[in-house]
Amino acid sequence: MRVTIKEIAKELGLSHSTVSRVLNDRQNALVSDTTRDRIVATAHNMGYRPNRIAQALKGDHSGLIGVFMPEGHEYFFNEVLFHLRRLIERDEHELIPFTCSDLQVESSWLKLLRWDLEGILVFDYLLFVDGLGQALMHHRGFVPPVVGLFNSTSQLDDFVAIDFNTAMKSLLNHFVDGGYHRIAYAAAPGSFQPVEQRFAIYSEFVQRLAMRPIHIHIKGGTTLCESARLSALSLLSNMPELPDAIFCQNDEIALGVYRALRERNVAVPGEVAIAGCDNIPFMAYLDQPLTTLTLPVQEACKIAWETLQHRISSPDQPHVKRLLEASLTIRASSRRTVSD
Amino acid sequence: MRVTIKEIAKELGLSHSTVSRVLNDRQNALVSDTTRDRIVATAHNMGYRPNRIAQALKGDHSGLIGVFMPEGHEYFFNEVLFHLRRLIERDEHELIPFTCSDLQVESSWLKLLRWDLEGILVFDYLLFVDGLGQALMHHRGFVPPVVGLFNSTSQLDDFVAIDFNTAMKSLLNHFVDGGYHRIAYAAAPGSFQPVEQRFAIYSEFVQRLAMRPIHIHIKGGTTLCESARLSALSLLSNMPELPDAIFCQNDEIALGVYRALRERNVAVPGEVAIAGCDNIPFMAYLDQPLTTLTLPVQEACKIAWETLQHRISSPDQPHVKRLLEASLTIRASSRRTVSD
DNA sequence: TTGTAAGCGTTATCAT
DNA sequence: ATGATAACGCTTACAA
Repeated sequence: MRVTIKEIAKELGLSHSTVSRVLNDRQNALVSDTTRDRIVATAHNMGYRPNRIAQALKGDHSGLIGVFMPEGHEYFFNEVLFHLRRLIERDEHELIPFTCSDLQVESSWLKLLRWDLEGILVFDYLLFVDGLGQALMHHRGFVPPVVGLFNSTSQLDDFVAIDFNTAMKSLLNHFVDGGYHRIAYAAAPGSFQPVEQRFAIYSEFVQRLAMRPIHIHIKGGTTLCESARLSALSLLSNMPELPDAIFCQNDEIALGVYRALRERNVAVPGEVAIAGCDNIPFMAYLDQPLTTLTLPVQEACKIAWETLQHRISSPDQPHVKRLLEASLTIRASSRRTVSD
Repeated sequence: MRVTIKEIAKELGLSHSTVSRVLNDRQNALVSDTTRDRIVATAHNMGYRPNRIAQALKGDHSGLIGVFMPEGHEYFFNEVLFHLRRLIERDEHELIPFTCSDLQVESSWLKLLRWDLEGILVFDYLLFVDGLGQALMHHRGFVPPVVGLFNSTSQLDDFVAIDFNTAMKSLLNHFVDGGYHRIAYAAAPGSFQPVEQRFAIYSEFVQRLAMRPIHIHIKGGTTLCESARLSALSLLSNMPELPDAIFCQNDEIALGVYRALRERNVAVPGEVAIAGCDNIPFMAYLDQPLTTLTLPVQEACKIAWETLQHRISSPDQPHVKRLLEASLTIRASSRRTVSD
């Protein structure tokens, strides 16, 4: 069925350990050039391919890195996955993604732990909302090194996350400078909490300037965009006085809100300014390109992987809790001066 | 380090095969209730988790399904991956995605073949462009069952693909009915070939109506959107007479083209109508929501997985070459009557 | 009802 | 320079 080193050995009247030695090509392999050539040739002829599973089982170094992430097709996750994969494969490891729905975080986590992973990268910003994260890490039995990604309040020992402080304040000031004073915060219901940095900054800012906080809860709908659109439409129907600027917790929400406003002929940014977060590529292509907070995704991935590698090779180093700054990307959707 | 059945066995003074029997819970497992309970309890206490790698190595049934797909973060792929994963996990298998860049298809394919996969699903529509596909399948050594996805000219024995015939003709007629007569086809350079069904239909249609074919080659740029935008901008500068309708081979291209037109104050659909393909969710949220060809993605995934399962369990069944019809989703970007 | 032993495909440590 | 053997963790006949 599958060509193994044993078959190659039998074919040549050698032992399978000799074959293994040659094929792994350790430079100190003491094999005569003739046998080496014979082995390489027959391996090629027979279509030999080393069995990754057996290699991983064998031992100390499976070469497998798990990535634990929310299921769903939001663009951001896949962008991150893309970068992580490049980095990890460059270093001769393999990335295996494991997804989990909101409802089955624990069973998905256990599924992941069944693999012989050398290390795990976790998108924990969704997982910690309900305190599940701690539980995850405290399972009995061995858990390989874990590095968190994109949760600045992570309870993991090691994480790389984003500091929105500067960018978020810049954005709010940018709104105010543009003459916007009824600034709303749009997000999924679970996000209106002090642990959510962007929300905390917003709350404090609004309070300091004696503005009234406006919370837009995004819920219902099939996709996040559609949720946002529907929530915004209902807002437009029911709210006596509209906000004149809306910060949306991510670009998908911003897109839905944008669409709702356009459907009701509300000018963007003329009547209402919009900003999103994540800077997913599509958003620059709208009629009014979207102002957004840009995350140093690539750098975050790089540091997370480096951190994980260190933790794997030397488990007792001090914890790494790294924050990278987001930056403000201003586009037309929030510029007062741009004609609509 | 890692808790194994042997340790559980030692702990209880049993043999590891008894432990295995209990933990696998074969219904015909003949074990006394007392030992069973003891084993289950200690397994839980010790934090035992079966080793997926060892299970897969053991034998006949690894439970692993590979998905071979182009790297990059285009939305469509991840939507497909999402559906496939749901289906495959529902049937107690695990999906492992393998990505490949355009330049390293072969080495990526070999990497995939090193895993003990029970079956493989291949996005082959990119791979066959340069005839590499055949080569891939003709490697020496064992290759598990393979089912192709989304390439109607696949050279694989089994595939599930999309028939654009009806939808594409409807779209072209829709353009003509709207009074558009200079219809362009925008795609990556490799796609202007007769094997590309949509292009073939376009070519024939244009010829039949004695219209002049207009080919817009999308190239350069970092992302597909940006390529499209730049290509369209250069077109706008250089072409004496613009097309009045543009079919784009996918929605990302359509978005870039849309943006370019808006930047140059070309009215959509007033002066130029646009349509895309794939119906990725974001496109319904533009100022002028995008007309597009909608693929029955979910159904295609379902049938592909069923086909693969059949092929795995009974390798000698007749080939399955299944075509599913795309449909036309008309939105504002191509409606003549909509005010701009 | 439970234990023994072989085997999956590797790699690595010993002998020879 | 090469071969025999054990080990990774598991499943599964077969033996007791």
